[in-house]
Amino acid sequence: MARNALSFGALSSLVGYRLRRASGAFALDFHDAMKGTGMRQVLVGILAIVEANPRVNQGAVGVALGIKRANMVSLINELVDAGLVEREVSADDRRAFSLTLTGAGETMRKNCIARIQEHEDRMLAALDAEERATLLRLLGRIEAKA
Amino acid sequence: MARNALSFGALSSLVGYRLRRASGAFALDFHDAMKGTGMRQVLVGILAIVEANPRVNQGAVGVALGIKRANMVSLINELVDAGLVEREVSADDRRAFSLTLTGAGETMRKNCIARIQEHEDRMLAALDAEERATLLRLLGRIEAKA
DNA sequence: TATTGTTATACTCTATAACTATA
DNA sequence: TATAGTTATAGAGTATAACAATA
Repeated sequence: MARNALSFGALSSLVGYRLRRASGAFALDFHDAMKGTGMRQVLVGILAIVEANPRVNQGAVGVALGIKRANMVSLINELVDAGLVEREVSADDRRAFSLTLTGAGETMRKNCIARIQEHEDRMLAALDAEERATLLRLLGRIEAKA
Repeated sequence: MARNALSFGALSSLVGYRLRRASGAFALDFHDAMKGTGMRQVLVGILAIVEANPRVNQGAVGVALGIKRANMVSLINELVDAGLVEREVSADDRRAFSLTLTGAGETMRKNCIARIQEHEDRMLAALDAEERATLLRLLGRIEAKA
């Protein structure tokens, strides 16, 4: 009956398992942090990429974030319908769309990033600045592998 | 057109984002590593917990792994149907089930853990032993928060 | 021919609410 | 009345295949 804490067996020494749990915990708190904005992790990711790369192609954003082309469509539709992103036919390639943040999009992005900073501080409260930097660096090296 | 690598903007310094990507990369390679076994991350997690806690209650496994009761049902059904887990009415509480690995379940668990060790070595190739330990420790402290 | 975006679709994971049988 | 497990269902997230317009 779970009166005592259970042993995690082989799981406790697996980085992949801890990664999964930590990522899940972050996702949950992220969801709370976005309450009222209508934004989700993926959408904020897109806003961040578009802000940092004005006139970026829709497909390129998907590649950068690991989102399949087919799934980008409705995501971009959401952002355009919300007035956060402007979608124009690309000058060089009439098949493609170039994306840029609107004023409202940039306001939303800044608002979300501020909320996310608080969220990260909350989640990483047990880690000092050096440990956070180490974690970021180690995670970055994993991602580079994939 | 993504000719050049894009800037990740505010994303690059967010632990949550890196966590999400790293966790996704692990999940993908994990999936490959399990090819042919019929196992998934959650199922191996359950096998590990049940092995480490014989006669453990179904609900307790869910709590430990962060799986909702409603979602445990079909997962345990899968494992019972595959002959990997034995489900008995608990002696102390006839509402509850106690779970134990079968011989086949223990064989499967060992097989999976061996594959997972290779998978972790693959994913963490860029990190030495000390860095892996650091990563595990830092991730553990995040999880404790949630 | 190949590529960009699109549509349709399907499968997994996760979440909630209402039910049953025991306690 | 509370709890363990169950059922049904709904929402994200992610995957593939086939299509139109353009390169």
